[in-house]
This record gives sequence, C-alpha cells and structure tokens, in this order.
Amino acid sequence: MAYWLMKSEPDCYSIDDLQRDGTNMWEGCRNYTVRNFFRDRFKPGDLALFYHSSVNPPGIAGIMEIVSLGYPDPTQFDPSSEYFDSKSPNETPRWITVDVKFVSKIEPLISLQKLKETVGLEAMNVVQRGQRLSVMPVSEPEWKIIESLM
DNA sequence: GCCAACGTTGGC
DNA sequence: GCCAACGTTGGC
Repeated sequence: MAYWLMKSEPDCYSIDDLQRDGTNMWEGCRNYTVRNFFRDRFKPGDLALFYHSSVNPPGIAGIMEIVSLGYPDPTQFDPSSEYFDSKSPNETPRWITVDVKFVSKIEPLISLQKLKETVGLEAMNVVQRGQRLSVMPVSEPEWKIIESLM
C-alpha cells in the first residue's frame, strides 16, 4: 500500500467537489512522470493527500483513497474535452487516470507554509522550489508526520 | 500579474 | 541526439 500527494486547483476541482461526488476520475493529467505513476504504481487501497494549488493559502485539504488501477483516460479521445489529445493512438492510449474516493476533509487545511516549517518533510517534492509535479509519492514517515499535523 | 523552474517540441 | 524556444505550473 502506497501513499501519494495529488494537486488540483480548487477552482477546477476541490475537496468539496469530491465530497459531493463521493468517487471521481482524476482526469486530465498530461505529464509523463505522472502517467507512469498511474500506470505502474497506483493500486486500489492506496491513500492520497488532496492538495489545493494556486490558491491562498495552498495546502493539503483532505484525504482520498485510490479505488481503481490505472486505466486509459477517456478525455484524451473526446474532441469536445479540453483534455483532448489528437495524437494519442487508440490502440495504445497515451494518458492514464485513476478513480479516487473521498475519505475526509482537513479543516483547517495544512498550509504549504506549515509543511515547509515541519521537520522531517524537507525531502517532499511539494516543499521544494520549482517542483511542479502534480502527483508524487509520499513516504510512510512523511505521511505519519502529516497525520500528526491534523 | 510576475516570473523562476521545468517539461516538451522541433529544427538541425 | 543536442539544445534553443516555447508553454505550463504554481508560489508569491
């Protein structure tokens, strides 16, 4: 069982949206590193931190559970979708997604500022300047430290 | 809105 | 296969 951190702009999709929906597809990711995580490493039962980016303050707003293996993201084949990718071959789809389920909301959110100040989280991708990966692994010790901040 | 950092693209 | 140009992310 693995732990993850997954970013979303709440204007686009927030923890409240996921709470309302219960389960949803994590669609639209168009980064190869993330694609490989989804394809090779995500497993049902994994837990993920839901991170709100591009808001003030940015930070961890909730917890969700992964409830599917990686599978082809249908939006890549939908010309009406903003995530449409005309170059993705039908036989070997380029982009992968997973289904996520709401677990809990974290209130108040754990801010990026707080994560940066917390001993033991220095290696996390999200606290490092210039790191823009929208999905990243979280180690078990890091997860336990973050739980202690809730 | 700015801009640093990084990923991707495409010419050669 | 190098690398410059370009586009995107995301904190501030």
